[in-house]
Amino acid sequence: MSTRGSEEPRKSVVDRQSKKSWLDAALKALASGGIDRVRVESLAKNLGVTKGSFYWHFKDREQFLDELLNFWAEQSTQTVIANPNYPTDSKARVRAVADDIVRLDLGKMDPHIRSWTQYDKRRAKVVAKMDKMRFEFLRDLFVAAGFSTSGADIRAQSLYRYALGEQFILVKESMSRRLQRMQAHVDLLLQE
Amino acid sequence: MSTRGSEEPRKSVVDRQSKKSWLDAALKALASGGIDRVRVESLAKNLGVTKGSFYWHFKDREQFLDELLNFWAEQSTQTVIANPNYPTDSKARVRAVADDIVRLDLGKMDPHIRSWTQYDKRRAKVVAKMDKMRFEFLRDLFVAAGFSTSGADIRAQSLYRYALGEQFILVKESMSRRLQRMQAHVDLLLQE
DNA sequence: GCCTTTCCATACGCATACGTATGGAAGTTA
DNA sequence: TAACTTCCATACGTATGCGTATGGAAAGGC
Repeated sequence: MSTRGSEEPRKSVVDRQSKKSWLDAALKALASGGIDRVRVESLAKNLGVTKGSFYWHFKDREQFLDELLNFWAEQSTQTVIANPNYPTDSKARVRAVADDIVRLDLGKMDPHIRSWTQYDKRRAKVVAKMDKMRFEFLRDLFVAAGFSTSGADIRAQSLYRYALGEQFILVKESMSRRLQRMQAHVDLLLQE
Repeated sequence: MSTRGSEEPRKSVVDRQSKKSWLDAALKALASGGIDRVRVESLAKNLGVTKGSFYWHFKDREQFLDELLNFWAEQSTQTVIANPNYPTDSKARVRAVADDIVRLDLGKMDPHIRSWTQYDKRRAKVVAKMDKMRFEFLRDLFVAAGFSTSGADIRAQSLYRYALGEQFILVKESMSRRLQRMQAHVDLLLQE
């Protein structure tokens, strides 16, 4: 057995880079066709290396997929929430966030993730945690916009489901139409 | 080559039954873990037969998956739309349909379907057609409820996305809570 | 009673993919 | 420079899964 040590902090920069490159490639493969396209030898081919590298960095495919899920969760969290300079006006903030959700194609691989993890209880927990974080972020926006706890709750749930559904609908539409529709939906949510 | 004849109408009832049994098994497999669980030999094992049966009924896996997608589309269409005895009051109809969407777990395998077909243009068209049909069904409900064309449009889009998102959120919740939340959402949509 | 059609089993070849064993290159440390 | 660590290539065994070739059972037509 090699001393992989996926737990203790690694010192080699090359190692961290290489591990991340595997995960990056896996995310791309996942986005391009679901979890069954995330194959060790296929990724190796894309990266221009062999399986030897993979099995040095990771124990096996299962553990790799675990790391992949966490990797996705981290990236998603950062992109969604850690976004700066939104408007200060609370209602304008809601609109700006809604706009970003559509424009940045956030969660464009959510269907793949969810199709994959739906019947895997352990992994579903990771996604559920993501759902919770995203929702709470949206809910706080509506609270800041002056809605009651329950009012903000339902509006955030509605917006989040809208955002999710937006990614899954396969009817082709222009970005401007999608943005326009999202804003119309936010109009509905913001009226009181 | 055998005279399969998947085009001309078959006379044998056994054949139709057997074909349907393969598709039924495939739908179950699809729901239980995505398209990559729909495997010829795996399905054969579940059905208690061998691949010999499969390759008599179907040309190959690709054609089978095409039939599977159409099979899913037909079933979904019937369950969603061909539902009788809804209330006559137009707003009550909206509520009843929204209730059914949550309660019947319609589209519980939508994530699998969409993860599968997202980057397959030909198959995506089938799903897009489904989206269109479902949407128009909902839109007509809002039109009947007295909303303008554009008002009904945005509300139907909102409700459909909500319904889609509802299936994909992995946060565990009771059915009563989900129903309650859906009704709250419909409240938002129906006010004007 | 034969012949054809329908339907499926068996057996095979082949490709893909996982995981392991082993060697070796390049750098690091002593 | 010798030993050691890091990282990856090569080669192998095994499992799974697709598709085909072929045989055969069961049932109905003639």
